[in-house]
Amino acid sequence: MNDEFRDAVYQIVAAIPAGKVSSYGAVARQAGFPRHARFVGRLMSQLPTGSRLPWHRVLRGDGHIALAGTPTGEVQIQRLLDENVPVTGGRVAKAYFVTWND
DNA sequence: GCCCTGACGGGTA
DNA sequence: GTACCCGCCAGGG
Repeated sequence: MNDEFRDAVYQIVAAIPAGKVSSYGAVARQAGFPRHARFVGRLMSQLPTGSRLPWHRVLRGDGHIALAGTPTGEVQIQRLLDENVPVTGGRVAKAYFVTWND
């Protein structure tokens, strides 16, 4: 895959404001590569632990935490709660999703 | 090039 | 709400 896509995804994710969340599919779409949600997930999984990217603001399309049940997922939830994003039952309300101005 | 895998997503029962 | 199923596309063995 192009480095362009990777770079685009990083920018989109970095553009998600604190207190808001988005989905892998939405990020891929915004990056100009629809149906590459899985690839976005792959990029996240390959991100170094100390990355400055707010990857924790990226969830599944239905608002469910992708890695719920795993250590990384717990960290993600904790970070979201820290940003005043309610995580109930391992999921976030659709109302907290960023509203992209297409 | 084939086959399996996956931090996905939408549809159906 | 839960459980399945199927389409999607790139990576890695």
